[in-house]
Amino acid sequence: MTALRAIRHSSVTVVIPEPTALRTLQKTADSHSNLAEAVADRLAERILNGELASGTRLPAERQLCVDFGVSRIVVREALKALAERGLLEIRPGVGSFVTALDAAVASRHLSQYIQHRRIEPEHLFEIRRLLEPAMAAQAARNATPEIVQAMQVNLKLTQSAVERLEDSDVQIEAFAWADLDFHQLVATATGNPLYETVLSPLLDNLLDVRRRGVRVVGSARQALNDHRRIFERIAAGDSAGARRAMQDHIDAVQSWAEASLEGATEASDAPPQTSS
Amino acid sequence: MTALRAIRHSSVTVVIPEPTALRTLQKTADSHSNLAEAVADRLAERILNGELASGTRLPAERQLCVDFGVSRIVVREALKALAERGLLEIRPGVGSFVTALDAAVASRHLSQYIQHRRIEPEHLFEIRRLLEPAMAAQAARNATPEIVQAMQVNLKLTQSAVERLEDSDVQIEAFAWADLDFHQLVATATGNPLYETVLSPLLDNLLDVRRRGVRVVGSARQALNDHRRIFERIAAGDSAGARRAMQDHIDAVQSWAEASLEGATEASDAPPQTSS
DNA sequence: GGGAGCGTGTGGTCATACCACCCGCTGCCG
DNA sequence: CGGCAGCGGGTGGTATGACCACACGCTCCC
Repeated sequence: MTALRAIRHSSVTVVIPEPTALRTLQKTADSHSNLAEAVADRLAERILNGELASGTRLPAERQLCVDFGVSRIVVREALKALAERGLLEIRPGVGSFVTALDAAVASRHLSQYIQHRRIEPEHLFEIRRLLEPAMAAQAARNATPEIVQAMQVNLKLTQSAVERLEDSDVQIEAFAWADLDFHQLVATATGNPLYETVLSPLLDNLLDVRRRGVRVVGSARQALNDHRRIFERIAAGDSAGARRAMQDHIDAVQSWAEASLEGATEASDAPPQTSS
Repeated sequence: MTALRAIRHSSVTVVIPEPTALRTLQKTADSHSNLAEAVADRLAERILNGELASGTRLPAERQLCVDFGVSRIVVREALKALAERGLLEIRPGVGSFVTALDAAVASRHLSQYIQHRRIEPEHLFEIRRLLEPAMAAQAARNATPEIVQAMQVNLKLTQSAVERLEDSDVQIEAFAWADLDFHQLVATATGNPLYETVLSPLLDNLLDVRRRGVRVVGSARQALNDHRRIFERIAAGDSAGARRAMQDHIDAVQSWAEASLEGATEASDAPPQTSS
């Protein structure tokens, strides 16, 4: 019964002071129709304004119940909603932890939406052709040493994946991810975080394309070379050169993608099945 | 197969045949750790592949329980998750209804993310200047009569809002929305659905800017004129002209935005908190 | 000293009950 | 005869209390 047992633990834990007045507040100030949403918003606010830093562990569900003065159902739905938003991660048997917001998670829904709409590859490349060369050009102007280093690391990873492509499908996967990562890094290098944000949902829909491209056309090595050329121009601060290099790369990728699609014209009944 | 009990009811309702084997399936085929997610995925799949059309009403929660062979908790969490994804709308006391996927809802999380990151207006306009003129140019090439008509309607709405701006804040709101809608329509007019998708989360973060712009700088009438000019070029199929018109418009908007920001230097209540 | 085992805490699930609300039906009343 | 008040069943929203499976730390035995 000594509930006040000191909360040891290495991981950061927090106290959520709450005078149980939530149920009352809802009627007065809050505009939400249901409690769960209200609780979720309360927590979201504290997470977003930094009060609950990333990595922090939330109180247990049963504790949050008494903190907010609501039932566990409500708390669970609130946590679930926040997890869905990418604000926290729920680890069964352990607890709920605040996660760092990142563009990839935030754009998950949008990615799914794009995927569902079954965008024509042509449309995808059209917008990439508009965005990415411009991004590369700006990256050449603004890239920081840290980003340059990150890109070097990425190129090394890509290379090792390319060299062992025949070993297993795992390497194909590694290559596809590293490939997309490179483009994401270029976006980051621009210094304008919105580029990252905008590009992310688009790239998410390219994983399949890359996988097929590698398998059917064997374009991995060529892609690595393209990336290297882009990287060099960016690292050298050659804006125009970076733009051109990226343009050429995207043209090449598109032609590979088209080739790989032609090579796989059958299997239209159930090709995807990309459950992870 | 006896579960095929016909469901009456006037409103569109569906039967969810399910041999209660979900709990078993989870152990075998499904990779999900929790039932709610499994149920959500089952439903999401049926919604996304069109089996459950938009507007359809799902069986009651208590019915879904027996359909899936799980408790109401699980069903509720699944529905809640789907609602969060924008796949359905839960109306208390009535039921859950499948909603049409739309880019705006799908990009909600991304919009929130952008908002939280407190993007510099400069960054926002940088990417708009890259995207929107190109979009306008393509819209001039691809606009369908329907879109042209929709844009005309939009311009009328904008005009009526502009003429009554002094009447109330409601009109300011109406103008701001119509303004953003116009830009969205240009994206739609390109014929490439990805433009809409990409632009949507960006525009969401412009509402405040527009509101301030109208109040502080009184730029509404000028914006309307700009929009008219852009519309004319698009309707005339003048690609280069549309691009130029949009370019000018965005330049103007940016200068208004900067002016309105200078005029409102109060903003000391919420310190930046920009993590990078 | 190290590994097996136990105990406690956590999220995951269940069953049941009650509430507030929406809506269609019914029947009273004008 | 027509309109509207009232009732009742259905629906989602919430509360409770009870288990379960699992993770983790601690202890105890080898």
